[in-house]
Amino acid sequence: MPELPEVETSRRGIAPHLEGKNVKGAIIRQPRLRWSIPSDLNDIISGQTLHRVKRRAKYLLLEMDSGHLIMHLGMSGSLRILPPETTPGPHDHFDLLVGDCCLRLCDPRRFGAVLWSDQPLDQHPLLTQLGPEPLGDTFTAEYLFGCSRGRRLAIKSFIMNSKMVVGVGNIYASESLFLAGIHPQRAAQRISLARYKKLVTCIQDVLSRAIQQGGTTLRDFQHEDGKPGYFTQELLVYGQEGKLCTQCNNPITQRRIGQRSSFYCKKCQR
DNA sequence: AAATTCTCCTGAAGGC
DNA sequence: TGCCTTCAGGAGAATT
Repeated sequence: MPELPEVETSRRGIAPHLEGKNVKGAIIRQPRLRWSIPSDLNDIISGQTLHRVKRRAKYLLLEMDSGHLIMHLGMSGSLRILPPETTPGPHDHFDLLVGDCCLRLCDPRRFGAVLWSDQPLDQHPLLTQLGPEPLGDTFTAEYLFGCSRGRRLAIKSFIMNSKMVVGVGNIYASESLFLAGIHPQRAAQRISLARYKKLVTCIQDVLSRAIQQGGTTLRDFQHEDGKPGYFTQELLVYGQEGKLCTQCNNPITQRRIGQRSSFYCKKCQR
């Protein structure tokens, strides 16, 4: 389930293979992802130079001469760098041919996206509503505390809302709240500024460490070279129901919050 | 305005 | 062995 660390890991992995290279074309095997891949994409991008591989939230942005290719990994997407002649598997829906290599998108559940934008990115409807980057300067406790006034929803749902802060998905939301000692069901407006300071630090800490470990591999995620991420072994609560809390030895609880399965320690998190 | 529910999709896992 | 049901989830859209 790609969250910010997995997308950033993918970005860092693919960028050296793509930046400054000539775009040879695109192969669409299955256009029906979350939105349809534009059928004229090959004509648009062939011959352009791919200048830079950027990231905003969980979107990968491949900057070319006349616009950007926007890619999203959904929940089961992964990218590989392969020789162009490599035989595609059943879920290899899209190839971008760049220089001498092939950027291949595999996405079994097809919640991902491949789109083209020739407008300035800050005007793109998918990007305009996004909150601050969690590892950027504008993501502060004061900001989050301010947003939370009058909001009664669970803090876990609150920090997973991309209008508040981007890139915090189901795994890292549970992990951050555990590290901060905050119960995931607690109403966002009933958390003090001091506790938001702790939370912001914990979100940044867990995301940074996950990037260092190359992300979390649970099922589908893999690096551009096919290797897994190693943060999986550092997960303290996510998927750990029944196991003992590393802080107090009480069993980890699992329950659904806002349609998402959530993991926490009843004793450590209030 | 805020909060909740629905929707897309496939594979894994559990029940009988 | 096999068929059925349930669950997993990113996030925009629709609904309450």
